[in-house]
Amino acid sequence: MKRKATALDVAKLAGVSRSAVSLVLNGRGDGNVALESQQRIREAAAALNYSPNKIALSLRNQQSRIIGIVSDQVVTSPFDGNIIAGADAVAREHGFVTVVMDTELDESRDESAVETLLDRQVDGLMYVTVGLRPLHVPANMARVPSILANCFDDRPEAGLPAVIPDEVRGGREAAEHVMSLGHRDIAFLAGDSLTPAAPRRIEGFRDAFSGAGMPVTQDRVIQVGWDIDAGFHGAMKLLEGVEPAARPTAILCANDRLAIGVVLACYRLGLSVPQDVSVMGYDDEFRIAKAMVPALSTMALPLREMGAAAMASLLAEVGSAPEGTSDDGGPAAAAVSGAARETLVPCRLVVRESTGPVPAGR
Amino acid sequence: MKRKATALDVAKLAGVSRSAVSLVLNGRGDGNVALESQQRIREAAAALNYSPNKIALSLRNQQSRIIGIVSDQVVTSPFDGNIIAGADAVAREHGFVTVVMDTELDESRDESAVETLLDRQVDGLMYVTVGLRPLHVPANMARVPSILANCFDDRPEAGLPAVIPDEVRGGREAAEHVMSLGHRDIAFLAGDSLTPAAPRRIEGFRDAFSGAGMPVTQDRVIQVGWDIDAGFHGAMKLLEGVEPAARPTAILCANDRLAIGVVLACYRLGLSVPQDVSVMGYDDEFRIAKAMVPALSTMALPLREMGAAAMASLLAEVGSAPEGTSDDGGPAAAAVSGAARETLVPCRLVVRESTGPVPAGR
DNA sequence: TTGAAAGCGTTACCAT
DNA sequence: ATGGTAACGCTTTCAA
Repeated sequence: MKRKATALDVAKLAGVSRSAVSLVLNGRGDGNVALESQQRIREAAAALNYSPNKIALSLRNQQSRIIGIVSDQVVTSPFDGNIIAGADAVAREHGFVTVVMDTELDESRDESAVETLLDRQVDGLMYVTVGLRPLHVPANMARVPSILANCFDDRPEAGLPAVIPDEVRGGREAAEHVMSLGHRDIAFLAGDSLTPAAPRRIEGFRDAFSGAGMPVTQDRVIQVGWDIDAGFHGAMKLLEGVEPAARPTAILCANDRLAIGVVLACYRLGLSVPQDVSVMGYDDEFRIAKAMVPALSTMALPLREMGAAAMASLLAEVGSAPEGTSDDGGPAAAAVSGAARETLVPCRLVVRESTGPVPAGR
Repeated sequence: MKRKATALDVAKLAGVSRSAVSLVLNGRGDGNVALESQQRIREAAAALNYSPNKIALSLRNQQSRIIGIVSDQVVTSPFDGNIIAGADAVAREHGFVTVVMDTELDESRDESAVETLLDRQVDGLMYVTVGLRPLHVPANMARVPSILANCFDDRPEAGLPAVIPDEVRGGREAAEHVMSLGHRDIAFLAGDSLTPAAPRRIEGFRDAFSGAGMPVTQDRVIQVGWDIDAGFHGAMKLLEGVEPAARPTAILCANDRLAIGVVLACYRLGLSVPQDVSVMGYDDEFRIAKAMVPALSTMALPLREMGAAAMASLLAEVGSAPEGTSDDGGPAAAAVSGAARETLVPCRLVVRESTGPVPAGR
């Protein structure tokens, strides 16, 4: 296979001009080019395995049908990759391709990543983060239609639309789930406040209590961090050496890794899950939550949906939906708050085996 | 900020011709352009915030200083993202940028992903996979310098260079680590044979036994899968209801998730780790191995190094190292087997708290 | 030392 | 209906 055929090659082979080739191959042949020529052109193109040079196209048309995705660390960290998967799927449906650049959490690379993408004439830009977080959007992002997924810019002037999970609702529904199983003494192991996710989930947790007309047990909410060991030690503090009647009967965790630590602690103390204490995760992490022993009840983050909703909305702004299906504006359940242009996507309760009825007598 | 400045804008502002601008800005000004003009050109460029249009450059030069990375699922899965991080770091050092496309494990998208990248004039291509695996390289990859990271093509005709971890050595050194702690009855929970990683690690495990002049205890090697529950049930089979003297004193796992399951089982059975049984993982998974309770001894996969070595080697083939540091051929420890052009990168033993001396009397 | 012109591969306009 | 030509932004060669 040698150098690729150009439109000129096709034109020569078909015995016509370059313009004719262009017209025909772009569907604007009828009424402009003789039917017989059209036929010859198509044959020639097929014979030469011709496809237009995308670089030349971009230069000419000032657009590329490429959406650039810049991520803080979703490529290189284990988390949230499905946002990109969801975004990519929608882009492909509409005849766009996505191209990803990861800054590995180095904000000084933000601008240059965006610049590189812009240099390549991307038609739109999406910024994706691991974990919900506030962000200072790179200034040059404003040069093309752009959107934020799993992050938001709280400076009023930088009003980029954002698609984020409904964390407070997630926290509330998690609490409501164990409440519906009869639990009243519920603890919440809540990550830290470095990400807004934890405070929002705590807020939902509190909402559930007020909603149930129950007092919010202040000291049952502890912020310990996000990893297995944090969950372990947090649970130990809650359970070790305390008499059964004073133990929380359910422990909600701000992610699945904490839940692993909690289960570890329970087993170490000879406690059964969920017979003695119910444990709930958050995130529904791939091959973690489902594979745990016992399989973790959890609040699934709507990663794919977020990516898909963000891309659908971005593409609508980019305009031109020539190749894809009609876009009717994303998931029906999503709510948009007018001013800030934030789309909240609901989390999904997943009930497995780590939560059960409250122990008798509690 | 309106439309970007072009070379013509700079030329006009400096009162010279486009060619002069090009010459000066590409360092070929001396001896061709009057010093005074050079100065004016540089000032004009700075004033207009000029940078050459990359698309036009690519079209003109038939190259882009972009390396395309196609991944089977490293973006969208939680694993092995550091291969890309390592590759990207090296590329950036040399003035290249990387652009990633993930096929989400859909092999029918391989060709078109490569095609898209090729259309964009990438100067080189890297195929990266999650977990060591054989692969049928997309045919069109051969059109530019290419390399495989964490995968290999075993068809003799498709001789692309590959950078992979030295799994058999990893398996051997893992076994040797616990042997050095006095363990003799060692079990190996070994994933499955869907990936060549497990068989190779098993081979290394066996090598360690022959090396120590010990009989290979056949029934101590069990292939159970890769997830927490598999580790849990595997360990249960090994430990539950068997008298202490008949228990393996160390359990090696083919990944860290299995090790979590094993520890879970130990705790459930009232066994301590590492006092009663030593447990070892594999992979050194980010925020898993280190965060476990106890922190997992493990065999770290050299992900970053693999990505870096692969990129260094690819860039050497692409040629032209104008902007970066000199490349001296990757990690010193890597071994290249001439014919197949496979580079084996050694894993790294990480000793933490889950392995300890063999219990007294065993 | 400088500038004009060709060419990279397209598409779109405008005479023919 | 057709094909020539300009334009996208750049680099490079060649003549002045």
